[in-house]
This record gives sequence, C-alpha cells and structure tokens, in this order.
Amino acid sequence: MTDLSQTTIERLLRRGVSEIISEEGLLDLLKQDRPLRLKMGFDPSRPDIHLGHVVGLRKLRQFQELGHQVVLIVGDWTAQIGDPSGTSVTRPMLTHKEVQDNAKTYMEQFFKVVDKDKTETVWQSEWFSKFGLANVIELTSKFSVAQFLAREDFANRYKQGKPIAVTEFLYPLLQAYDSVVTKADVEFGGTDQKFNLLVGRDLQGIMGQAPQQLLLMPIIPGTDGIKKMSKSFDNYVSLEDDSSEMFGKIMSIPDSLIVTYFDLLTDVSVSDLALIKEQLDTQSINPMVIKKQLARDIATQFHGLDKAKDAEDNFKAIIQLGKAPEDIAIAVKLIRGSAGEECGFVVQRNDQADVSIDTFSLGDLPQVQRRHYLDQVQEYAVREGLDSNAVFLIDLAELLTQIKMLPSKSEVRRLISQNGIDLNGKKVNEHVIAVSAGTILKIGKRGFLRFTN
RNA sequence: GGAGGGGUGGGUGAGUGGUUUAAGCCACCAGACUGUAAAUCUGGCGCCCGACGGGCUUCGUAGGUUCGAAUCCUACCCCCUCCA
Repeated sequence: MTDLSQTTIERLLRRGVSEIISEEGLLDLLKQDRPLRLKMGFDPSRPDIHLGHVVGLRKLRQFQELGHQVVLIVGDWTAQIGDPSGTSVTRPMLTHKEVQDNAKTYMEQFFKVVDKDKTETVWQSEWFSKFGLANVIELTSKFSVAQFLAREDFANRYKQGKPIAVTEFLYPLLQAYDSVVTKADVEFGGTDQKFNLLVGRDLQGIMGQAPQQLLLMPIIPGTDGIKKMSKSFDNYVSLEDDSSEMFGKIMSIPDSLIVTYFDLLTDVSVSDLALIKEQLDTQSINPMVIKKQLARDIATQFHGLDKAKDAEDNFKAIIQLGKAPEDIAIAVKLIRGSAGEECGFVVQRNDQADVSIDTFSLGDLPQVQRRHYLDQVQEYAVREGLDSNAVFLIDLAELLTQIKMLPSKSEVRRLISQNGIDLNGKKVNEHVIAVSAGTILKIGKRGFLRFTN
C-alpha cells in the first residue's frame, strides 16, 4: 500500500467516483500507510444486489487490493425500522429469521466482488440491542431539526407538504452511530446517501473521533437508460441472474449507456475506453458489437468465461436468429385419451413435478367444427408424413394458461391474433392446433415449448 | 382535539349522472423494420365464450337514490395536510 503513484490515485479516486468529502482528508489517510477501515452498510430487508451496487463494491475491492480493510455492517436494526425514505409504504417488520436469511443471501453476492479475507462483518444489533432510551435521547440531542431540514430531499418534501416520518430522522442517526462504533475511516455509499454519511462524519467529530471521509459513488441508470437502477423499477441486472439473463439484459440497454457501463462496471483501461467512445461517436462500428463485448465482460465477472460465452451463443441463436434454444425447459408429453380422439398431455418442466392435464375433446363438438379439426389433423399428418394417429389436437388457451406461461386465455388469444405464436416456424392462427412429437412451439419472443411422446 | 384534502386499471393521472372498459403518459406485450431484447413505426394491453361476433365484471369497502352512477346520498376502512 505504499505505492501511491499518480495513476493509482487517478484510478482510485476518479474513476467511478462522483464525490469525495474531503479529498484532502482521504489523501492524508492514504498516506498514513496503515490499513484503513472502510465502512459499508447494507439493509438486509432487500437481499438482492444488482449492478448498481457493484459500482461501489468494485471500489471497495480496489481499496482492498491496496491493503485496506472493509467493515461490512449488517443493518439488522435499521432494517427492522424499515427505511421509510421516499413516499414508499412502510414495510412490514421483518422477523429475525428473515433478516438472517436475507443477510446470508446478500453476503453471498457481496463476496462475489469484495474480498472476504479482508472484510470484517459486524451486526448492528451487537451494539443497538443494548441501546436504551437514554442513549437515543443523547444521540438525538446532538442534532437539530434545522440540520435535517437542510437536507435537500427533506427540504423539498417539507415545502411541498409531503410527509416526513420521524423515523426518517432517526435513520441517519443510527447509521451515523455505526460509524462511531466501528471507528470508520472512510464510508462508502451512493450519492443518494450523502446526507446520511455526512451525519456519520459529524457525529464522529462530536464524539471526539476523527471524522470519516466519504466516498460517494454515482448511481447508474438501469437497463431502461432513464431511471436509476432499482428493483422497484424493474430495470436492474441482479447478481443472481444466470449468465444468459445477465447477458441479455445488458444487450437491452440503450446504446447511449454503453460507455457508462464500461466505465463503471469493467476494468477496461482508460485508453480502451476512449477508443470505444471514439468508435461509437464516429459510428465506425456497430454498437451491437461493442455491447456484446460489454455483456461478455460483465457476465464473465460473475459467471466465468465459459458460461459467458455460452450465454453469448445463446443470445445469437435465440434472439438474433430466432432459433429455439437447445434445452427447452418445458416439455409437453402428448397422450391419447381413452376415447381415442381426445387428447391430454403431461407437462414436464425442469426441476418440477409433472402435471397431467386433460385439454381437448372432439366429443361434443358440432359436426362442422369436428370436421374442421379432423381436417387439420389430416393435413398435418400428410404434410409431415406422419400417421394421423401420431397427430394430436391441443387447445393452446388451455395449455398455456395451465402451465402459467401466460396469465389468461384472453392473453393467449391476443398473442395468436398478433401472430405471436409460432409452430415449427409457422404462425398459428387459431387456438386449437394439430401437433406431434417433436413439434416446437414459440410463444412470443422468448417462450419455447417442446412436444414429446 | 379542530379544519381540510384524498383513495380510479401495473404506475402516474383525467373524468364529478348517460356517447365510460374509463382520456393522456409511463411500463408491459406482439408485429414490422433494423444494427440488438437499442432506436423508430404499427397494433395491443380486465375476464370468459363453438369467437370477424357475444357475454360478464371494474373506479377503497358495504349499502342506497335513479330508467341509468367512477360520478349523487349514507355508513365504514385507509392515507395525507394544516391548526392546536
């Protein structure tokens, strides 16, 4: 950790950092040549980590590589209050077990990026469970309402007559106290956490500690390219996503986001970054190519190179060429009903119990209808060179809703009328169709189903 | 304790007795096109049906007035603001 060359500083304190408070203070700390205590807290009421969080985690990792120590605080206490920020509804209280489970899930993901060996994990309850009312009063007495109202979003909400819950004042205080207990040197957080982190800095000062320095990370836009990445906007890439999903989601970001993602989420060098930017600006390269590189890079970070490559192949096949994937997760086994002309089927899904369903019977149909369907079967048999015994009639509305691929029969009809369903590459235009073993059904852009016997 | 504002489809938000399955926007889905699951354009977006047509349900909850209600009345539930 002795090497503090200009390039190191540049990488550490510029890239992927939106603000440092104070930069001087932080530089001084770095020069002290001792492992710094880097505080990072999380709220175990939301166990999922997405790429938005990864920006900060990568930064932690970089500090670790210089020998510094991460102090991960499990906010099991504040989680119980539930962060009431925004106008979001008060969350239900979590049970102890839920908090435990969430924390576990969170940490599994956290250590995909951050070095576990250089991390000390502490639980808020270690100190707050002994915290009494007297402590609370003492803590609250150190700050004034005016101080809190100075915070931009509080001020705005106050002006607009929007509610501010009392606990919202308490929340930063508890978080600040964490800094005191853990003797944090630097606290990491998104820019939206600025106020909270500042309170920690102040409190440390008031309590006679050296105030922590703050490293604020930019909030990255989600896959929609507009709103910040967040689970509630459903524009996030979760670390739990499998490689194909991750790859695909990144391919769906608007082109305008490519450089930002490269910058914040990969290790491509500054010069390469400049090159990418140049290529995009001058349109000398298809953005898709670069986006694939991005998707591969990120997928590799979390799933390894092999899986990332598979994901890419998968993407090419399914999305770009519209082919059916190799392993279709849902198989529908065709079975003949007792009356011979009826058809039932068994749905077999990966990792799930088989479900047997009766679907369609010609039995009590009027003659015309009956004729029509039998003709379909005949036609299909001839076309595919099959015996008509091998051809089955399937009611798609029934099938797709039963297996919950689509939410309602109306939805199925809608898709059919919009040419959204393919049978072996041909558009389906009624909901009762003839199929045989081996038939592949494509539902919408990404749903696939395979018939077997 | 007092005064007031409000609860509408996934989100926002119009509509204050009939032409309302309820505007617009966002999100979402499909199609076309492309450079991709980007962008753009077109269409769709409560549920059900032997289905180019038909039926049933929906505006916090429960009742009521009316030929007719998201719109009026009553009760209840919930949210918010201001004053104290």
